Amino acid sequence: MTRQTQSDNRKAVAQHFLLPDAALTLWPGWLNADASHALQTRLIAELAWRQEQIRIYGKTVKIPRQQVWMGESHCSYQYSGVRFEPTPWHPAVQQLCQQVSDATTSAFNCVLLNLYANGQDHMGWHADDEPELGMAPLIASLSLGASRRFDLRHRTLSHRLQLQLDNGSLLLMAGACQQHWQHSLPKQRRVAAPRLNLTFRYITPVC
DNA sequence: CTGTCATCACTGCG
DNA sequence: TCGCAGTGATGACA
Repeated sequence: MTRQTQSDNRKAVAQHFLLPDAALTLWPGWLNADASHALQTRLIAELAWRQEQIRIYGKTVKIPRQQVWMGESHCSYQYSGVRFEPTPWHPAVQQLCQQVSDATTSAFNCVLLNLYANGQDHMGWHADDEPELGMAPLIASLSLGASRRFDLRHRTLSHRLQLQLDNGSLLLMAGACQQHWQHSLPKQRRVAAPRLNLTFRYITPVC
């Protein structure tokens, strides 16, 4: 795996989706299959995965996936009323962050890693619209492992889009995507293998 | 301080 | 197997 190889792949297979209020770019083979699987195995083994608990409709439940929040120390992250401080960079993830930044010519300084152990794990409709991400955040989503569906819907228009996020694919969400669109990772009971997703973000350091 | 608004995942259908 | 409706306490914000 070299950066030149990644660059070649990126130019060869980029798919662009120009939507109302959003621009998506998908590189299905941004990382090759072997590198993706090796990275997934290593990160599953070496990171301190947590299944967070949140309160919803009066009940405390575990979220249906495992997470690690990682990045620069000023990047705190809030989810359903709970604030999380980032763990320091894992070397492999920090290197990946640099490669994603190079490939997209954009700065990223933190990443939410979500581990979906099988098709029962999922994430409901939401947008990455936390105020600390800014007005039109650029979010880069790298998928490792099992292919999963990724659904998008416009908040007010009746537009919907369904993507397949395969092993090694990189999805860039730009423009006002987080403001006007929601996305979800639906349950797929027939999926048996794990999927690891890394969503790189940029949080402006506060003075 | 007070009211309004968005939010999350699970259960029970059809 | 899939997707939808219905379920509320909490925090953000004006």
